[in-house]
This record gives sequence, structure tokens and C-alpha cells, in this order.
Amino acid sequence: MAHWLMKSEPDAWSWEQQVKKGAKGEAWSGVRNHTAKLNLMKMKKGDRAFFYHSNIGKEIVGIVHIAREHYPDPTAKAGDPWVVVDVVADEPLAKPVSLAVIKDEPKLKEMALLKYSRLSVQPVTDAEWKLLCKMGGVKA
DNA sequence: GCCAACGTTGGC
DNA sequence: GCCAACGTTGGC
Repeated sequence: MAHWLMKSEPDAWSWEQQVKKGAKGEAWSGVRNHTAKLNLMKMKKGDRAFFYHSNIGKEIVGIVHIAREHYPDPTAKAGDPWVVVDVVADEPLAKPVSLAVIKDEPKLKEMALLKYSRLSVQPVTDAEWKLLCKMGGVKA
């Protein structure tokens, strides 16, 4: 099972808002980058992803899972290639993992978060996932 | 098809 | 508020 990291500016869509949606979840809309779109299309139902607050907070705050695989983004123009997946909040990190802490951890030097800082939907390797869960105080 | 100009993202 | 990275657009 693959793991992911999804970024959102808390001003636009925060972890708290995601949690309020409960088991119903919410469409992850607004992705307008082809690399990010390809990652959305690779996601399988049940895959888990970190929820990262960009710009404000700059930390991984929670874990979500994919409740519905990709379908056309309802916020895009008809005929556009953009897609969404539905995500459901699972649990918050006991201890949010900040960007600064990630930068300080040599084992996480290769994370897409650091290498492709503008990519909003990105893969996380199994090793990175396990370590980040440990750092965040949750079970992998 | 190249490349300069411009817009957006996101860290600082 | 600034700036680097980088994707997109448009003139040639």
C-alpha cells in the first residue's frame, strides 16, 4: 500500500475542517499541476496520506486515507484534465512534525517535500512513513 | 522550437 | 514583504 503527503494552506482548507467532515470526507479539489494530478491518479482506496499545513504552521498535522479514487474535479472547467480524490481524516499526530524538524533529520533528506517544495501531492516512501509516524507519536 | 516575461507556490 | 523555484504563455 502506497503512502502520500498532501499539502494544504490552513487558510484555504485546514486539518480542523477536514476532521469536521468526519467519515463522509471531502474532495481534494484545486490541484492544477500535472505532476500532482498524476499522483492523485495513482492513489488507491485505502492508501494513507499525511496532511501537511503549508505556509502557516509548516508541519504534518494528521493522517487521512483515500476514501474514493480519482474522478473529475467538480471545480474545474468541463473538459479539463484535473481530478480529485475523496479523503477522510483518520487521526491527528500526537506531536506534529514540523518542516524544520524534517530538515534536521538526515534520513529525511531525500523527501519530495524538501526536493520538490512546490509539489502539493507527493509520494512518501515506506521508510519515511514509518519514521515520520514514530516522530509524530502514532502507529505506522 | 526557443526563450523572455509573467504568475504562482511556499519558505523565510 | 521578499525571493527562489518552476510552470505556463506568447512572441518570434
